[in-house]
Amino acid sequence: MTQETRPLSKKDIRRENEKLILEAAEKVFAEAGFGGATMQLIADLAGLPKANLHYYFPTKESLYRRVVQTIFHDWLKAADIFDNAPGPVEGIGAYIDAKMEISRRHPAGSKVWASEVMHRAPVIQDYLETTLVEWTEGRMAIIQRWIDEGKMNPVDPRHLLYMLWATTQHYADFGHQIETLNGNAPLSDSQWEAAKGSVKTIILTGIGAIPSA
Amino acid sequence: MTQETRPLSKKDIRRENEKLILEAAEKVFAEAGFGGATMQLIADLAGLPKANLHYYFPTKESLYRRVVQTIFHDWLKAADIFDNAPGPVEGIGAYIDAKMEISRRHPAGSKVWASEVMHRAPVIQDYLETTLVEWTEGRMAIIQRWIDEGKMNPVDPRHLLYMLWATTQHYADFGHQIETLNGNAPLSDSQWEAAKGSVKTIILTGIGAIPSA
DNA sequence: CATCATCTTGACCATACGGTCAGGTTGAGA
DNA sequence: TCTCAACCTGACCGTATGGTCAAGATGATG
Repeated sequence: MTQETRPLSKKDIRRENEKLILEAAEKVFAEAGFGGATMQLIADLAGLPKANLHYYFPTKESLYRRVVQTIFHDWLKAADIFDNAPGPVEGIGAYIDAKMEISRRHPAGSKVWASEVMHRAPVIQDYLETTLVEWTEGRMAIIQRWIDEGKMNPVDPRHLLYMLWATTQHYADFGHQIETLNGNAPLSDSQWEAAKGSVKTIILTGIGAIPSA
Repeated sequence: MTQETRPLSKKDIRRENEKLILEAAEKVFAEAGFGGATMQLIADLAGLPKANLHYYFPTKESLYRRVVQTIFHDWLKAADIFDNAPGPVEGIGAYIDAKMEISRRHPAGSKVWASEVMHRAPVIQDYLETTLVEWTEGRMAIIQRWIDEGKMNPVDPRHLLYMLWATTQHYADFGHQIETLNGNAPLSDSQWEAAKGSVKTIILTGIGAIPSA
């Protein structure tokens, strides 16, 4: 009945352990914030001795940095959909879907990101000033094009983007509040669908991309 | 040339010092989170010795609790406007204005609140389950009435409220990101007006309270 | 099989932090 | 003026935390 465990190669060990650590770290950083998180807690959750964490990540900050970078990467990737969409209904609709799905599947990541930005982005400020600025300008141009083509109302693209970020991430960052208001229960499948639908309907109607009911 | 300082009464001293401490604490908790904040930092910012903080607030947690309670109170108060409004344009419009103003004037408070909720509301969970639940149901009823009266589209009142919270608080909680995207400059008066206008236009249009442009 | 780089970990260390306390100062009240 | 409660604070303490290290275990390489 014993599980025959084949010895792992060194590469596999490294990959496996880094993954364990990063997953545990994301959760703990999300729950407790950078200051409240302890290496011991992360180690326990990862099922490794604390000293082993410091073998892979020399300092708490270096571990945190890796977590945040990963999240930032996913954050940007979620918007690929935006690019080749013919108009706002498809582009923004799909973007809302994608970001809502991230909020649902990876709430911890969203929280770490929110925390990082709230604390004035001590570790990813350089990314904000370069990558995020470029990214934002690119999407603003797309939205402006849709406006020029008469596919939506002339709203300020910048504030529309902020609204998209705010509304979608809210379901992760304030998930606890939402659960409490849902009778201390997590949203069901259909409730998530309703949430997505509400956000899409109000925003797409709000920018004149679909007719008002 | 010496400034003649009249001796303060004991009551004044207490009031004055508590105020100093609470203001400093709000800032430090907002910047660093509960775990990252230190009593020494708060003391320095308040201009008092650390031991004096412990005279007024026995523990770090008790100080934090007071900060969060104050914020929760303001949070609820912002929605009085909602109540006697004849319809969504006035009610929701004024609510957006009020919450945007809070985000502008008291970003630290908003951040502390966000942090508290993100960390599963360790100190105000009871308030969420009682006061906030009641409050939310009351506003949902008002929105539903407006819907029944044909003053707006039949959107889900719950998700509309979430959207209002998300969009307005975003300007405080993610203020740093917004500043970075604004060329590392805080929003000017006119930019704040533009932000308010965008949020109101999109949401009020989105719920069919005002016609699409 | 021998050698080596990589991985593992219990024990340890220095520091920083929340909190305490004793002794002193100062406004309030009689 | 005297007494007392409220206020103040430098010095101190126990603990928890991030980080180190040296000695051992384990897979890779030839």
